[in-house]
Amino acid sequence: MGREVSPARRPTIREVAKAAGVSAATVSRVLGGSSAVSAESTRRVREAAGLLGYAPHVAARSLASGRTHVIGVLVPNLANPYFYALIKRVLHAAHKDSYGLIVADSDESLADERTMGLNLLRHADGLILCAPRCNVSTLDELADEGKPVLVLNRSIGRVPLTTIVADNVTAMRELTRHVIGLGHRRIAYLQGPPRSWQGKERWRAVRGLRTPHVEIIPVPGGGTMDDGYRAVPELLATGCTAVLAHNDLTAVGVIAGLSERGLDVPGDISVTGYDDIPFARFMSPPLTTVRGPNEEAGAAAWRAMAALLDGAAPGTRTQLTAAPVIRDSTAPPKTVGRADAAGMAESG
Amino acid sequence: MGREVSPARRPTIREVAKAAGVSAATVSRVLGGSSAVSAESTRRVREAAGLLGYAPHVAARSLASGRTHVIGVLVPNLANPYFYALIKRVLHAAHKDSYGLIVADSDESLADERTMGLNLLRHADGLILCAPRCNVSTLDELADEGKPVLVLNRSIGRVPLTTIVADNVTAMRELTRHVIGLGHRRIAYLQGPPRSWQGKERWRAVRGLRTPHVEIIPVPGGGTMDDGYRAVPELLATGCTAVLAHNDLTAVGVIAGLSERGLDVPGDISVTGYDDIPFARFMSPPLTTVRGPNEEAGAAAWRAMAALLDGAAPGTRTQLTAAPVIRDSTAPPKTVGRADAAGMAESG
DNA sequence: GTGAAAGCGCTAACAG
DNA sequence: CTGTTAGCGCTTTCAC
Repeated sequence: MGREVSPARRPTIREVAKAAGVSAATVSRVLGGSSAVSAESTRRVREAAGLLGYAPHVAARSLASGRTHVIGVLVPNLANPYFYALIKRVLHAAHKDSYGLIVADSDESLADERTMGLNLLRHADGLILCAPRCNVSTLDELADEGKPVLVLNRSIGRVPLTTIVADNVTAMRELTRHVIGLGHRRIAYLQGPPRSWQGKERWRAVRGLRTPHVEIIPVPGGGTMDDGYRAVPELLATGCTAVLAHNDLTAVGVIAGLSERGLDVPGDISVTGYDDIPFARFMSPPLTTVRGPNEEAGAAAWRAMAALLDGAAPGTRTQLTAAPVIRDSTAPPKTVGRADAAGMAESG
Repeated sequence: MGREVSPARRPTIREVAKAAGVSAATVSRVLGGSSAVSAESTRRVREAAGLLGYAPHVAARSLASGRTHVIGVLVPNLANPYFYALIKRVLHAAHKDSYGLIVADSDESLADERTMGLNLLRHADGLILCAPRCNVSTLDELADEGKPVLVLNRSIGRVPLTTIVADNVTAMRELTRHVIGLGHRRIAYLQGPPRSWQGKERWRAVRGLRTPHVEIIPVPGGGTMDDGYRAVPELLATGCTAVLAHNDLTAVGVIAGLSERGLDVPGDISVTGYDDIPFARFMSPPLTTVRGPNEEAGAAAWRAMAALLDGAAPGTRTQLTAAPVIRDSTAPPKTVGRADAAGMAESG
């Protein structure tokens, strides 16, 4: 009803050409936006294409042109809202430039990261790697495919790879100082996934922060809520009054485990996260965490990819800044005088 | 180091053929797994391909074969962990059958749903629509493209579309009965996104549950945490002692808003969600919700898609069941005697 | 069981 | 500014 009869076969560029009274090449030029075509031809091609409901065959187009107009994005774990937040902007930016994005989830597997990366590269004109866990050799194996590769959220030493990273060391330090400023003297640090570069960075930041009379105890963790939840006994065993979790997800797990044991956050123990996932501000207590420049990073990533696609030299490094967001999951420890703690909290 | 020099150009099937001493057609047959090829030829082709690091050119392959070996998946909102959970299984199943999945997020926009669906269909051999918001005419416009289209989590009346849905009406009723059983007599129902079919279904389930002395008041809501948070004043205005939120995300928002006002959940007000996102069991209080058969639905979806791809007739309808998960966000209302409430809660 | 040949639908020189 | 001519790399009849 009112709907056109669907053609058994989709119209080809040649049919459009015939209908418009021009050659296939001209149709291609009009639709591809390339070189100059007379206004009249353009109009007729547009009209004919519209009438026939023509849409270019993507496979044919990429076979002929050598470009797919698609970019691959690989993330370690889409279940983490953080990664979604990170790529959301890229998605929109790419769409605006009429590029498609295909996103894949390596599920924290090193092997899959390689395989999926390689595979994405076969479908796409370029690849954006979010916080890749793989080692450098895999990274340049990917780069050696001859297509633009861009790394988000991890900086690479020697390889001339384009990278975009937030300065997490500074942010993590500020967060730690906030906790120390509240008066905590015995702090547990719940580590991230074993292979996470971000995890190493954050731990480096915390560890480097030598402060008299403050002890920071590392505890093996992971990247998921479950990892945080399971780490609670060990965390408690440290006798800490605050725990710095690798990210928001693990912080959530920690808080859940603590609550289950009747411990109050931040009354009994303070907990911090990292990432500021949407959930962080809605949980109870709202989570003290670090907000990264996700939007800017996404925008920068697309800009860099567009440049690379345009033939720009790789190796650009963009550095952005992140900052703590203090909410209600952190407070002075029970044993410390309020006045003192409050005073220290305000400083810095 | 130890890494092979990357070839400027990727090897073609003809080069593999030459190296193996066979024709391109034979290579194609071996790699495509089709028809019978002698063991010897097979071995030599495999070897040559391995040596040259050959990988088929996907665009050329789909141009020639007419198939892309890719399936499109469209979800209304990837920021909702529920959708990720729903498609995760599909992702794995597809991968196992060496199909690629490209997932797109329509961001709750009807227009984008159409455009993106159409676009996915141009890149893929089939399309899986998760809880599409679009109207039926768009749905069959998509189906009319001549490729398999499958709808997850929404059942369609007249169109002979393959669908897979969970019986949410029953689950929602059970959840509501649980709340009523606890003794609540004035219950607010926080509605879902305007165009959500699931939302309509759930509300239908609740509304149809006529119970003497129980009043259920609908309040406009949405699908995000923010939507839930913003609805709190209106929810409170109803004077309810329990709120049934459209989904977990909105429930989280409601609980956050309630806490901010010093109200305790479930002490002052009980709150339920829907979906059982991973977060639900880790929040405080752990959320009473409904767990859908996500895994089964995902598996069924892939099975159905594989059948469709194989030429099976569309129109299959698969129905699965969902069930409430009672946690700690629901309790008897303050004004009701505990014994009575407990008694009712156990019944049904 | 295997090869030769003919395109799939499009883009990109190259002439005009 | 526009048409003609070649393929892009692969699959797929069709003979042998």
